[in-house]
Amino acid sequence: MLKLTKKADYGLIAMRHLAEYAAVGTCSAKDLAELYSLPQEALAKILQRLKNAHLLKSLQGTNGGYALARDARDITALEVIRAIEGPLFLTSCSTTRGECGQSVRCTVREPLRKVSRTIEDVLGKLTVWDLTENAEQQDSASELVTLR
Amino acid sequence: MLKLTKKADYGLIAMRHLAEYAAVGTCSAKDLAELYSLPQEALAKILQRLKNAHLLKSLQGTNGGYALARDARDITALEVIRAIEGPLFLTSCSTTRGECGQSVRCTVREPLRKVSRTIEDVLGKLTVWDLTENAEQQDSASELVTLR
DNA sequence: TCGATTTGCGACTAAAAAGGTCGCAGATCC
DNA sequence: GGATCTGCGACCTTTTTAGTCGCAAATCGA
Repeated sequence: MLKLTKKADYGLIAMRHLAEYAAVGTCSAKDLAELYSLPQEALAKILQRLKNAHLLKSLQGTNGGYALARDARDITALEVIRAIEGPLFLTSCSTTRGECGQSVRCTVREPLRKVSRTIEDVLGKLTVWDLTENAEQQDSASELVTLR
Repeated sequence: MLKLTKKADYGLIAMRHLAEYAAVGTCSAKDLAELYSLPQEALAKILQRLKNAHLLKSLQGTNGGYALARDARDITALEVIRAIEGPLFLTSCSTTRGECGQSVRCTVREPLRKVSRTIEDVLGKLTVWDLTENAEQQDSASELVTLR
């Protein structure tokens, strides 16, 4: 029901943490899982997806772990969510190829596409840095968004 | 993954149809199901929820059916979706009572609430009438939305 | 008044998605 | 060499979504 999955939540929490402690160095999946009481194996898989999407870089071996691949202000929530959940559509009839497998005449898909685009705009403007404590005071996320 | 359910899709399709043919009179669940090749029983349940949410009015008996309870320009997509899917949250950890059942420290819920509110704003400004063909030419949905 | 039609509910089943676990190979550091 | 980690893939469980069935009650029309 128009919700992010827990995986996406976990991913965002992890990204936020890595952004906040970027200076410290890498952080292992185990550490992150313990810090936020998340299931370790599940989190590990998410971190790997983020790594494959080039949002994180990894270091194997003892004291290894993950770190942001780029500056936190340069990674958007949309990128994180897409890396974990795949492309997002508002209408459930939409498939990857833009077809409407659902009903022959899905009359609402087009009008809702504008809404979908707005959501992407908003998520695309929200950076991982905006999620950190530093950003919370400043209302950096309050920008005008045009619904095209 | 940030998708509307099929039920919501069905509901919006039905509402759109009823808006377009409001002058004709009521329309039965069976008619709607046949028109758009939707499962009749499933659609019937959705229409009943919309009726209980006072978005539709119903007429029993032969030639009975459903019709919009108010003007199409006065019913928003948000109302329709909420009637069918219940309240919507962006983060999956959010519950009805605003608690975070998920992890003790869900650090991203707050920042994402702004995004959630924006989505509600957009959906709250999109009316059922905007979904109809009449509205499609005019770019009535292109308004400025502020992310508070 | 009878029968066809249609809403109004609830219980139930099936399918799909999400969430989570386990095991093991390969890197790396100490 | 052993302790840590990442890196994958297979697998299972739970939850959500979708869809079906059955029957009662209301209404209309012939």
